[in-house]
Amino acid sequence: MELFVSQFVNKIDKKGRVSLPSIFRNALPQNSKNEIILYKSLKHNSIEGCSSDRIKDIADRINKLDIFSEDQDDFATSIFSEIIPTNIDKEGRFLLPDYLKEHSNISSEVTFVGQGHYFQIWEPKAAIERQKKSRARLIKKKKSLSSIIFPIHRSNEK
Amino acid sequence: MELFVSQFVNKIDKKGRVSLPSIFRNALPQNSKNEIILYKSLKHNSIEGCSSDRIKDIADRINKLDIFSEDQDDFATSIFSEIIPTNIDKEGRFLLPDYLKEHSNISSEVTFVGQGHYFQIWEPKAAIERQKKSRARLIKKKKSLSSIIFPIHRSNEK
DNA sequence: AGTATACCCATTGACGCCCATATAATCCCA
DNA sequence: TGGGATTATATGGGCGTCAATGGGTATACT
Repeated sequence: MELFVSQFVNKIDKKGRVSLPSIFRNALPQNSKNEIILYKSLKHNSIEGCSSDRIKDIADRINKLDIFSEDQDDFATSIFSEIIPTNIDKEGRFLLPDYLKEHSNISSEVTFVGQGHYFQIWEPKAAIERQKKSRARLIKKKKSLSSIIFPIHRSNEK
Repeated sequence: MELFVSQFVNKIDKKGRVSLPSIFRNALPQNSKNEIILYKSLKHNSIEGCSSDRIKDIADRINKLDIFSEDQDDFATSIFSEIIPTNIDKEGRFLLPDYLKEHSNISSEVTFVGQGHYFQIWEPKAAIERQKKSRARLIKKKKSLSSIIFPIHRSNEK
């Protein structure tokens, strides 16, 4: 599957390295399997990551905003100036920069959280908290959810 | 159109493997017969499962939402991080992750319950309880539901 | 030189793949 | 139509491979 899904808890070693989960590595595009982009989440005390292809895609979308608008400026600043391209070594590990760890209160372990076209990196306890809230919100929203899950009944199954 | 129907009780072995019932395997689409998606039920202490095709459809719809919208973030978290892609081996078995077993109070046996386009995995006693209640509710509402129930018929229920 | 990062090798445990067996279902032919 | 033979399904277990992790050493940068 070409999406980032599911969750995994991995350890950070003495050198600051952490393994990107195997199925996340496989979700990266062929041409850039040894590089990911990291940046601070705009909404949470977590780190977000994705392939460089995705950044290009976001760049295109921002470009389509009015070039004189505040939004365009804000997005461009907060996203492009703060992203960190990071190499993945042969064992599938990468270095987590200190200032990103501080931003997310990460010390010795992290939880990788699949988000489809991107993923998040959380301090494990914070990840559980966030997960609980999000599940509760989902149950409340069930109605709008079902329009996503069961839109119109599909006929293309045999 | 292949559906998940009927129910089956199977054992979990020492390695945590359990056989997906044969007719459930046959209900999977040709191109993804060796993978299923598992996730916690939103309504019960049970696990639900489906084909990866079904998840791909849902993913497409989520990804069409505005990339910066709240909904996109909510759905991405609630769905992509909670689903577990699982491989089916040549004997038709898959691994049931520990935390899903805990969620459903499953220990050594499970009951597979066909639900049409998806299926559920229950702790056997809980499955029986649920079925009783569900049937009782149906009988109460029989009149209003009869037009929906009528066209469905199962041939080999025990 | 000293610090940081990449590369290489080793270890451990989990998982996938393969083979074996028992029970159940189906078939086939006298 | 009965009963043995064949096949399918559920289940058990061995073993090789791979993922996650730890650590040593070379290389690079300042």
